[in-house]
This record gives sequence, C-alpha cells and structure tokens, in this order.
Amino acid sequence: MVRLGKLTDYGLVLMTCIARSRVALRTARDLAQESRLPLSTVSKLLKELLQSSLLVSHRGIKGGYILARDPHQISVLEVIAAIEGPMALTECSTDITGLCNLESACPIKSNQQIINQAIRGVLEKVTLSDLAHPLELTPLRDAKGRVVPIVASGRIQ
Amino acid sequence: MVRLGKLTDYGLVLMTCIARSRVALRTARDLAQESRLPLSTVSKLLKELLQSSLLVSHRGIKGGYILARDPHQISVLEVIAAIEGPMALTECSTDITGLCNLESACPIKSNQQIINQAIRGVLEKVTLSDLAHPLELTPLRDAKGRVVPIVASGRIQ
DNA sequence: ATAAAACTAGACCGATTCGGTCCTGTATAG
DNA sequence: CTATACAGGACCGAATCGGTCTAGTTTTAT
Repeated sequence: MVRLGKLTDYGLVLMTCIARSRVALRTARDLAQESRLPLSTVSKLLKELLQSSLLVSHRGIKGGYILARDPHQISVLEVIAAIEGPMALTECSTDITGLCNLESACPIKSNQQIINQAIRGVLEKVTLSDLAHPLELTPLRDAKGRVVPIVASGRIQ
Repeated sequence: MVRLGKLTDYGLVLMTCIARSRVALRTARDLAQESRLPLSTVSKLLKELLQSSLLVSHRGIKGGYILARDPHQISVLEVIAAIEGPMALTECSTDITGLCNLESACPIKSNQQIINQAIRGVLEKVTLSDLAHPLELTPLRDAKGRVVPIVASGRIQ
C-alpha cells in the first residue's frame, strides 16, 4: 500500500551499509558489490543522496562517500525525501477553476495533511542507526502510555 | 514521497462523507455530487470499500451504502488497504536464485519491515472520526513522554 | 605531466502501474 | 414489470518508475 519504491529501499540499504562500516570512505563500486546492486543504479542513488547533503563525497583515486552526519542524526524521512523528492502537499489542482472554491475547507487537503503529518512524525523518529541496529528502537507510546508496536507484534494485514 | 494515490484520497473523502451524515443510506450518485467526483470513480471506490467489509450495501431502489462500523472504529489503515491492496511485505524476489540466500538477514526486508510497521502503527491510530473532526486527535507520545506532533508544528519541508 | 580511478550530470527508454471510463449483469421497491 | 441502484468486470491512455548508458570533470599516484 504505502509503497516506498524500490529505489528508495535501495537508498536506505546503501545508507545503512555506509553507516555500519564508517571506518573509511566507501566507493560506489564497493557499495554496489556489497549490496548486490548494479553499479549504475548505485551511482545514481549516491548522487541524489549527495545532493540532499546526506553524504559527503571525495573525488579522484582514493575517493568515495561518507555520511554527512552521525547515523542517529539522519532520519529515514530525509533519505526518503532525498530519493523520492519532497512530498507534494499542494496537490489540490487549482487550475481547474471553480471546482475547489467551496466555502468550506477542502476535505481532500485536510485528509492529506493529517495523514502525511502522521507519517512524517513517525519517519522523523526512525533514524539510520535504528535500521543498522534494529534492536535498539526507542518505543513510541500512545496517550494512555502503552507502547505503540513498531517492529513486531502488530497484525500483519 | 509516501504517495497515497488520488483514488485512496478519494476513498477517504467518501468514507468521511458517509461518516458525517450517517442518518440514512447514501447512494453513489448522491456521494458523487457531494464530493464533486465522477460517478464512475465513486462507484468503483465504493465497490472496493464494500469488498473489504468497511461498508454495507442495500440494493434496489431506495438502496445505498452505510458504514459497517462506527467511525471511530474504522482506521484509515483499513481504508488505505482496501483501495491500494495489502502491502506486499514479501517483495523479496525469491525467484532470482542464489542472490538472496545470504547467511545474514536480508537488509532490504528488514528495512521494509521496520518502516512499514512504523507507518502501520500510526495509521492504525487515526480513525475516520479523526478525519471528520480533526480537532480531537489523541496525541501520541514518545518514550520520554513528549507529544509527537501529528497535525501541526512539524516542519513542512 | 599523465593516466587511471572515482565522482558528476543528464538524457534516454521499456515496463509497469495508475487514474479513469464503460458496459453488462443482478437485485429490490413500488 | 420496470425503473433504480448496486455488482463485477474489462478496458485504455497517460504518467511514472526502475534501470542503463554516455560523456565529462576532478583528484591522486606514479
């Protein structure tokens, strides 16, 4: 349902790879080998992640990529936004005149905002280090203090 | 980024319409007029919502649709799943033999599960009545007891 | 200096999915 | 029995996605 796209998944995998082995610069060729992805795709993704200032690159021989920040300071929301682009919150087609000029608040826009903000709020809380070490997730709690299941114990469909 | 698809949005709007005016059965033609959507699309969506047991239908003249449960007992997760289909959690292409038979846990699958469960956990908490009356959202709190912003006060990006 | 390694940028295309429409049934009230 | 409204498909154009390729630039080792 809430598809993230394969490329976004690959991007998260690459960021996780870099986060885990942060000893030196990782080259695109190297990451392609570790992640079993074609080099062209890896290069494309690293490029996009670089343009969003999530990575820092060093050129030339002995070059490579490194995380711009610590893994626990990079949220998956940023990674997703870097690859899929910022979410189009203003999707209300304002060019079709007269249809959306209702006096009441637009219900579509309201729904989108509520749901998008809910998803954003959660994705902001999940960081790269959570993906690298899935056991140390900081649990969310609802209004009654109960833990909101994140990894397991939720119904699967 | 985390696109929900226009049809899913329309479905949420329709469900909200039905939830708000739950006095009698709402006909597809009626809902199409209120939501300003083409009748064909509305019929298609109502059909899918019906097959997921979120609506109850009555045929014949004087027929129509009605919510199967109370608005606060229908989560937006169910509505989304009804229209977009259940999320493909088992997307790991097992047909490409040998590539995914690594001894370590598959990082892609792990990432997907973590993120999907996070999103599911939140969408399960938002109900139709929250969409109908956006002011009464029950706030989520993180591990430190602070309120997780859902509607406002989050950066818009 | 020079060549090799590695990043940078963008065009490009096939395949898949999405949004949307239409048509033919079937059931029910009057 | 007939008009109304739901039921369940098939169907198609368009937009997007996943993925590849080519050409160019920067840096370092020798």
